[in-house]
Amino acid sequence: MTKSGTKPLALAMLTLPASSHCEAEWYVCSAFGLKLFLCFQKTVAVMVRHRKRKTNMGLFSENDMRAAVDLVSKGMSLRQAAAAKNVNYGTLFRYVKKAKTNEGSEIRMCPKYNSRRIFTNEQEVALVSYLVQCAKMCYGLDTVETRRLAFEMAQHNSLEIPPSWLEKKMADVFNDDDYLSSAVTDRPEDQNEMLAIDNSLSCTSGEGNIIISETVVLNGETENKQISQIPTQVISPEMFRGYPKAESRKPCNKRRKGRSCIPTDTPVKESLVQRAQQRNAKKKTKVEKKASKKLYKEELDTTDDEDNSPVLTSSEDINCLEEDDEPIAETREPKVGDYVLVKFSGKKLVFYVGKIIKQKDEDGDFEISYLRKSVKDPRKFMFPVEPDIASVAETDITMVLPQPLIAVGYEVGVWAPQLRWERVKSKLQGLQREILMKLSGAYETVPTNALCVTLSVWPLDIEVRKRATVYWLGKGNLDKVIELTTNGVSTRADKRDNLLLEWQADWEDSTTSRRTFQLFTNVQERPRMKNLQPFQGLVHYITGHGPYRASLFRMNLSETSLFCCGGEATPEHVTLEYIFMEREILELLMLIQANAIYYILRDVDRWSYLDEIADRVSKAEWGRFMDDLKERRQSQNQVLRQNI
DNA sequence: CATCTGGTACCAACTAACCT
DNA sequence: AGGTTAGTTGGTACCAGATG
Repeated sequence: MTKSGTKPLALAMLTLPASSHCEAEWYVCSAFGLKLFLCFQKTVAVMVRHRKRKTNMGLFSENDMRAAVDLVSKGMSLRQAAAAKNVNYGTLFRYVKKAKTNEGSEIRMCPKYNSRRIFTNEQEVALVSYLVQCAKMCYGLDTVETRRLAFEMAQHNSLEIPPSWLEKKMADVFNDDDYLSSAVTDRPEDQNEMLAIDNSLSCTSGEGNIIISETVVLNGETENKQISQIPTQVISPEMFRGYPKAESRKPCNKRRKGRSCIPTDTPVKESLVQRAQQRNAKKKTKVEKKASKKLYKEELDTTDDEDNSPVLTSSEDINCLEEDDEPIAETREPKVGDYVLVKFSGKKLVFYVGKIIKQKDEDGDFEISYLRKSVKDPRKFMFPVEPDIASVAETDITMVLPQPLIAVGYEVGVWAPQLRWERVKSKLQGLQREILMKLSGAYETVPTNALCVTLSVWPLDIEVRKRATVYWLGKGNLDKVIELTTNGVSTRADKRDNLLLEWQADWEDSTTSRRTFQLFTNVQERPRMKNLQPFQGLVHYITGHGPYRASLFRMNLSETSLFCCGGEATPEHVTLEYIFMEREILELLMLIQANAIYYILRDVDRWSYLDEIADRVSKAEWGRFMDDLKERRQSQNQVLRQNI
């Protein structure tokens, strides 16, 4: 089917070019494998587009040819007879020969191009009518569809068709450009008129029966075959195919009926009122939720990243609350105290984390206190300051989450002051150390403070004190704050700096992990170096505690501290010597040293170290050079004296 | 002998179907 | 889309015979 408004290309199935050279007009009609020469008395000005005959072939009248043959049979010469009847004498010769061969029988004396005609005139008219109608309905058929239609028409009318039609399931007749480009305007509009013309063109016999008299000559035998085209019932395309129709409309959106009706019946009215109430209740819940979210956001903006809300670190990997894929549901019945994932299927499927605070009621609804995802740390979920409580149907609970690990709760406010005692502090540090060791793959000999700095993790005792400080600041109890911090903190902004200073002081006072101290002198720097997330090897390198002989030797784990080349097997030495060639070492050394010096020169504290070293080296080297020079001169003088 | 006429063969053109 | 095939027609070359 073509788009509406396009013109079908193959509508003109009959092309009737006029010839005007004789009284009895002959027209050639070509359609569906048909080449018809039709004779009638009246000129019908039906022109085909772009069609220009090259010869007058086949345009002679049967009467003329028959008369000419008669003349020849009576003794006139071929050329004379041909000239007399205005036919080609070569053609005349063939018909004379044919007449002599089939003497006594009636033979055809006109071209027979319709030997393989498929459709009768009525069938063609029906076909054209259908095509024109389709075009008028703005569903004009394209060439391929027209060919399919012709095939279907032949099938439904049980017509004999070429095998190629059967193979391709379509007619194979639209190969002529002129034929295709002929338009509907080239045909008589009135189908009855056209049929009348067609019938008048045909050799008619009897009343309405179309007789095509044909003599077929096969292997010298003469066979007279009279094809009688009895006007049987034509199965037209609209009968087996129907006219094209627009697709049925898609069902419109689920708009509820009766929205604009005026209900007079009480039950209907009541049901509408009830529905409106439900709608309003839903709306209200939504608005409340939005307001709660807004409130929470405002609070987050005004507070530091550590507020006094309890923080839950989910052990599940739920980084994003908005999930397109529904998580796998757990079948366990949720109970009070469980953390659950609640599904909200609005325009977009959204999941919330909540804690069940009340067992389900008779409607099967749980009361849930929702948690919020931390803006600063997406791995954490918090209870908002104003509890976000709502009842949720059991079906909306997607899964029961495992109990979260409570890292630091608000209870720390009570016992945090005890962290001043070294014993309590070391217990906490020991706990943290185990975790950090497993995370980083560091050696057992690594001090905890080195690990904390290397991995940029606050020491747990300071972390706890920090949270407790936030808690008591929130409560406005400054005595507790002073008790928790060394220098005393009055605002939340001070808290972080103050505790960082404490960490820095501890770090400087510590006698262990001096190698790491050289690399990260200022602990305040380390949290800013977010891109530095070392693997195990670099942790070994930074801490100096690794599979290096120098390190192992100190722990009595190796017999020697020397590397295979004789030097001390320090991390620097081993790292550069181990796998690299000499050239690569030089390049790497240059790169590393250049980088290091670049930063040292810009460091207000450390440039003096380099200055001192460089000065000392320069002086020493100058002295050595002068000594060498003196020696060389002395030896030269000796040689000269010996020669003299 | 040149020219005309008749008959025939051959080729090009035409057409639609068929084939690739 | 373009080539091939089969059937047909138109034109012409060629040959043979007739004729002036």
